[in-house]
Amino acid sequence: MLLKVGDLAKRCGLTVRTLHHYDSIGLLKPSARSDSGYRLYNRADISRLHQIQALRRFGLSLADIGNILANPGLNLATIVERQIEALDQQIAQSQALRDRLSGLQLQLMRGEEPELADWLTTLEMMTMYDKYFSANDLKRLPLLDIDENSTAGEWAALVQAVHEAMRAGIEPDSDEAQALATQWIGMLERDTQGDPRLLVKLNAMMYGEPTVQAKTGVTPELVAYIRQAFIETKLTIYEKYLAPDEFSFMREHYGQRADEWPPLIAAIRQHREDGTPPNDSRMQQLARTWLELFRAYAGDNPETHAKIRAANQAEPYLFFGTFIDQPLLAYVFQAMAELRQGPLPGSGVA
Amino acid sequence: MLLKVGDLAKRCGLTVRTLHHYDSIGLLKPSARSDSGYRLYNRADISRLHQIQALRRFGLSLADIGNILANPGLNLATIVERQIEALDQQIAQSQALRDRLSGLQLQLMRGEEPELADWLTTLEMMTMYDKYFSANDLKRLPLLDIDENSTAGEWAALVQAVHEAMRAGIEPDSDEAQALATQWIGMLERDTQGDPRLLVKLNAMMYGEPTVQAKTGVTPELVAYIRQAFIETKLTIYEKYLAPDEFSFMREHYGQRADEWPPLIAAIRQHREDGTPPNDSRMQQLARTWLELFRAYAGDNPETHAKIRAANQAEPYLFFGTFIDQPLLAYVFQAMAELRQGPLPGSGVA
DNA sequence: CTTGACCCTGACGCAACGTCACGCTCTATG
DNA sequence: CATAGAGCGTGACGTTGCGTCAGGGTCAAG
Repeated sequence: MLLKVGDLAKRCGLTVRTLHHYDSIGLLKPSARSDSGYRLYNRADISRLHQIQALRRFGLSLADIGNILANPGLNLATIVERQIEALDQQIAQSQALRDRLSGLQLQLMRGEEPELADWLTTLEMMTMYDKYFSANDLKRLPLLDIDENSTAGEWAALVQAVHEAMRAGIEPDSDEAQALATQWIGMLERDTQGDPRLLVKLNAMMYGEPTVQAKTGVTPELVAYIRQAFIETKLTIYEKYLAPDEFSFMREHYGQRADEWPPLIAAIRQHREDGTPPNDSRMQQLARTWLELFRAYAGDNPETHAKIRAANQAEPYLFFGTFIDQPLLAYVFQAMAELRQGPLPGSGVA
Repeated sequence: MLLKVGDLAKRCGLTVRTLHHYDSIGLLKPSARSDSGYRLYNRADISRLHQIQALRRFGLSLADIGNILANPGLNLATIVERQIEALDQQIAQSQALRDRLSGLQLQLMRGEEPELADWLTTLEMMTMYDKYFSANDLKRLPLLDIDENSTAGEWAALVQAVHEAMRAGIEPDSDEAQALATQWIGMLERDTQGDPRLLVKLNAMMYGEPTVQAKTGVTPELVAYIRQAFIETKLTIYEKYLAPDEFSFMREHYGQRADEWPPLIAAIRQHREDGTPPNDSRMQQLARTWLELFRAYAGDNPETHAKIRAANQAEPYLFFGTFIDQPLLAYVFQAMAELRQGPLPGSGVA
């Protein structure tokens, strides 16, 4: 009972081409050929083909099947187990993708189907955010909300306003600029839920992605402008507490190392949440950095430090936008207290 | 701000080759080239690449992405919906496969890890069964159980015994052969749960798959032998109720159209379950077929019919292995009663 | 001037076949 | 017996999304 390719194909529900393929890769070679070169399959061949089909149904590759049939010493249980693992992983992946998509779909249904171009921009931003933020972070960031007249809309309007102020030549130390800066910082603290780590990531993204700068309009110049204006709001307060020479030193240096503060505060917050003890060497190092940054704008005079401490205690606004809260401050002070065992002078913050 | 491929690749977490590929298929062509032929990407290019990455994350093919970016008139909601559908289907498939595999794994763990060769045979049989039986059928068929000393083992032993009887030249009308046949039919009725449809499918498989015949040892000759022996068990009984000439006619014709009964009974059972009314034209046709098959072995004499009816009522064994139960019989009688309005004679069965 | 890091194009490889194209073989029919 | 049509054979290219050489220019630093 010898079958030709077509017959075998029909019987097994395959195509002739498939059998040709199996032949060419050596998976199933017909045990005989007719005089005219026709492939002839006998019962053993058919049986092997059935086995191949059985294994295929388990999602095995032809190569794997070849190996299995080649050395019957292999353990089927292991094979099956591996297949299941692979499948599980694949299913999980697809499921995750599906979730993302239906999340998007939800947003699509809520909105009024804006232009595809807008959507692409949004998608682009979303992937960008994905690069910088964890899934956890993203849940807490309301910046990505599609809804126009919500957070995203607020920011767009504010960015717009700042740009206009800059174009109009309004100085950063003007009241108007300071008001914008205060609003900016307030929204920033609100939308990051006061978490300095999110702030750091946001800064990194803004710094690292010119595309984001272009899309949002938040250029480095704009950031510099806001920062300068915000610094002015603080300096105005400190001026009342310091002697003229002290204040002129501070004005000179206050903003200079300003971008080093957020990463520092973020790191400290992380340690606090992780339960790192204040006398841990890493925390000690961070405390030293803190003091260094402090003295960079406060100078080395303990008397000046005392005045600054007084200001900080009298004026709660001075902590506004610093992402520093009382628990964090207390934690840092503990670390500094440990430090003080050493040769370093006291903290100037409070 | 123009980037070279390597720079862009790094910034976007892709490989240079990927960008080359996108270029070659026209998905992302750098807007400029340096004098030496280096690809130079500007902000617009980078933005487009970001969009591409965003869409890729949704599992779209590069071709699809090209289309979407080409005509912004397309509806994103539709795209997303289609993607979700495709994903759902894929997940369902993988899940089904996973279920099959873990079912197999269960069996593997229960058994004592037999030879791979045995496993391949079993797998082969399983796929074969899959071709003929629905998932629902398979749940009801215990024949596939791997466990050696269960159903499958019983059958193997019985097949073995029948083969030996045949080799030993034992006649089908001998007591020994009849005993084997009775056991055979009993197991058949048990393992198909008395469902004639399963019996029909089983017959089709045995008839259509020489491979199954080879693996199980259930050859057409063996089936014929069993059938003949089983017929003898019935004839022995009928003999007591019939005149010699009636009986010799019956002996002549009783088995001749025996294989037409199971499909008929299966069809009737299906109709009964579907709620087809007995006077439905299809049921009428089946009733006519029934009568035709009956008269094929009973002859046309109403007196003989009456004797057969008497025998059927007196000897319950005559229904053994027929896959006919009382509800089915009653249903057929209803159909025949409708028929009798016409020119045909009455049923002979009861 | 050389060296190493980048860049270019071109081409093959993978997985599992689908889909021609061209030519030979077999079988049934006129 | 000739012929038509179905079936068979062997290439060979296409698909998807790149990875991986190979062979050869370009550029900035030492």
